[in-house]
Amino acid sequence: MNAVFKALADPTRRKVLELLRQGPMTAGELSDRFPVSRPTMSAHFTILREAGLVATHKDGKSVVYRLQLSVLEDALLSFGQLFGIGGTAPAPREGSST
Amino acid sequence: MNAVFKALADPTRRKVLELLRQGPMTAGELSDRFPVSRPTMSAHFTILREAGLVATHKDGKSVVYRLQLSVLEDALLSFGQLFGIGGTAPAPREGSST
DNA sequence: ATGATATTTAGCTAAATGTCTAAATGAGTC
DNA sequence: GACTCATTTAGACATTTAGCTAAATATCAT
Repeated sequence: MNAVFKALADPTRRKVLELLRQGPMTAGELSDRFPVSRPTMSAHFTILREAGLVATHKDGKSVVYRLQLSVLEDALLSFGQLFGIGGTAPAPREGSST
Repeated sequence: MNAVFKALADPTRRKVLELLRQGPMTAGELSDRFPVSRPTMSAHFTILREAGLVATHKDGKSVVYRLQLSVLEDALLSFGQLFGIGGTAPAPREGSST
């Protein structure tokens, strides 16, 4: 949980998550959307990955990043619930098991 | 919004907000719950106040901190809504606003 | 005015963070 | 194998952060 909030503290990383919401993207595609170097973006990706907010797989030469929505959801909802925020109607989100 | 997420990145500060959920407390009462010095706590309070997450008033010798639930709520819900998380049921909230 | 209590400000250190360039690694292609 | 493209690692640097102690400020009581 701490790692998630640490990861969310940086605007670049929050933006990465937003972009990924529309579907998986390669490291390069993501990097092209930001005014910082690729190594810098790579460091941000590492932090997001270690927080569990994104997952990766290789596709040929590229590394594809994909949003782990359930992790973001868990963190936001469970923290919010400590304050009675939003917890009443848990969204029946995209295909998880159950 | 960035200030709110920055403020939430530290576990001490998140815990302060949780304690404040049960009602207003003085700086000293809050500090007594944490294993760090009062000046350090004071710095955390400043960050929370600048993010708008807490408000203060003086009461005699003491400074009373109170949670600004609506600010936390706005940040969490509006960020969550970018991802379709939880946002469908808008806060049916209790008392204190503004 | 003095003294006691509560909190913040000042000044410092050590560690973490975000950024860069240059070099290394991995994966296809010729 | 050698080349090229995509990404990450290494190393350096500046800034920010969280923590401390000591001192300043503010309020109340005597």
